[in-house]
Amino acid sequence: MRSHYCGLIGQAEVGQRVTLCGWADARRDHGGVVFVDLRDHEGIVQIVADPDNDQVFKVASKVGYEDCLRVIGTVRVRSNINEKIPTGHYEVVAESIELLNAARDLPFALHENPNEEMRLKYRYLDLRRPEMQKLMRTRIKLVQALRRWLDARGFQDIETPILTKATPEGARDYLVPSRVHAGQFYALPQSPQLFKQLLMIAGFDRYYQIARCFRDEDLRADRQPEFTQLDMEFAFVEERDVQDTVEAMIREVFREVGGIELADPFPRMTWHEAMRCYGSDKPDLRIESELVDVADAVKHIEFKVFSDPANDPDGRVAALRVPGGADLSRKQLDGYAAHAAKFGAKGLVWLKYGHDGMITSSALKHLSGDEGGESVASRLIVAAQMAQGDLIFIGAGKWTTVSTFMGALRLKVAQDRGLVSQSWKPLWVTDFPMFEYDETEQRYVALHHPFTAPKVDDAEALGADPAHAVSRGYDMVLNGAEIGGGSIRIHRPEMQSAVFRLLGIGEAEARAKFGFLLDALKMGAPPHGGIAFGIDRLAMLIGGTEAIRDVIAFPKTTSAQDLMTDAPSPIDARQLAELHVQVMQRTGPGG
RNA sequence: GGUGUCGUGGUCCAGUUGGUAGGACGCCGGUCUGUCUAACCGGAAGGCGCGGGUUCGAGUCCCGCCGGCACCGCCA
Repeated sequence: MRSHYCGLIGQAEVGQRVTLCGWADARRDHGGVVFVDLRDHEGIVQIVADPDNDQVFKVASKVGYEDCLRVIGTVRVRSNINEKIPTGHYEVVAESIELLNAARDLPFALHENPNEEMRLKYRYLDLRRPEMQKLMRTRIKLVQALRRWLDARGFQDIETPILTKATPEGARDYLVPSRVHAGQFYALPQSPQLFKQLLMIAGFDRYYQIARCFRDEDLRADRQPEFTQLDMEFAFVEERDVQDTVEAMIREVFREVGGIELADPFPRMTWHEAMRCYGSDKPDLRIESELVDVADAVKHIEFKVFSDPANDPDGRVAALRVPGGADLSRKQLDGYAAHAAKFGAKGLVWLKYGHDGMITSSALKHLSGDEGGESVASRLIVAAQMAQGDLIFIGAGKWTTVSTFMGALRLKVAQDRGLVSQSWKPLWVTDFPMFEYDETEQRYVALHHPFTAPKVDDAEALGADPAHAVSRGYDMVLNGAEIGGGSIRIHRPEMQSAVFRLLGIGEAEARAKFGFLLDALKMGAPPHGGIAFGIDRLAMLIGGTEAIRDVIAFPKTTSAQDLMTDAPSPIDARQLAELHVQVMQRTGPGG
């Protein structure tokens, strides 16, 4: 049906008769001569219809945007070159133009920049756009490169069930009712976590899978209800075995797919260090600034907002320096306070060190008091290493809260003031806390997941001080995004039971939900560990886009709907009955 | 669950202190042998997401709902 691709016409084809298929990207009709830009997935080439050929000329004059065409013609060098396209030196003189299928009543033209709603509803048109073709191809290349790397090293690609068992911990499950077992449900996997551990126990040694995962939680710019992980697991390994291997993989794949050079080796930092310096467990190291502890400067002042946390072992008083920030307006400062508030700040103090040496602050009267001949404000200026013209934000309160909102502020300020460098900054974050206390549930929850091994080997020691237990988990972070996370797993049944107990999962529940794992751990389970990478996020980073939707062919909206197919949708009564499912009446307006 | 923001011809947007809708692109018709999302001339096309309310009068103000997007909660 065709001999060449439009976008690949070049010197080699000059003088040749070619047959091209594609879509009409544009028509330029001069009355006497007609140009049609024919586009396929490789690019665009110009078709010329001369009036000498009556048949061709007639068809060409009527070509519309996005008509699907087959063109036969001869390639020649153009008299006036178009530098904007790779094929700009050549054109195809048509001897036949066949309208394979007309395009009518398009909801939008491809170059029109329609809004997201339109793009999602007519995704097949949106995907025709070269930008989308390019992003999707980046993703394809990424997956190919990863597979090639893994296959060459003996990793074994094994599929795991999509219809599986609901888990009590973690995200909300997507459920699938069982027809055969009335009232019972499968769950779609949040990740193949337990299966890959069982594969290690089964002796497969090194496993990987490009696995679809499902989590029924609210969406974000970088989160979809179904997403793809490169899931990996290794037997007989410790942290560095896993980390060094996948670090080399990521470095090579980024070079190959994106032409991106990543540091060798990646810098490493503990979770605590990351929180202290950057207020985040996934610090963006493209931004130079760090949080500075200034508790020492305010320990003895009367201003309790500062002095109380400064003297509390679980408290923190931290400053963020904004170079040249003295020019920030009152309105901008209020904006930053509001931003910090979203992340839990009860208030945000600012202090300006003017170009003229004048100190102004939102809490000046509390900070101007002398102590040993030196004002608190000047001590803050020294502590935060301020220069004239700088500003600092100061946050005070609980250590984790302060770190978090000051970290959020650091990102926001850097983005607003153009302080995010054009660079690639990977790192490992290690030594995560094992547990986190959930106030609403009044119990500990696993920070990573319940199968992550603690650093201590002894279950009793773990139980003695769970709040300070450190895990053998690790995250790979790139430019402020968590691209991969994993851990060394628990491989001894006593430890696994102890962790379940600490999480408030009783003996009976552990048996019912994870009995198969506990049994397997008793049958010679090898030490093992692994990691999973977010394929979508990797594709976003390499592709240079902010929205996960841009790297998924058919994504869902923030309310988890598919605007093209209109899923989810009601199910008829017969189908429901077969599944033993009854739909509850919606309450409230519109119900 | 919450906050913010947007919703106006097919598409993207503008619509001042409330006075009865406007532009660009596209579309339709016409002119034109070298353009680059050709150019030029002419034309058609919406009652402003939906439902209430205030008002003599509502894209413009108020209330509720729906939808897109971003964020908080949530995402082991």
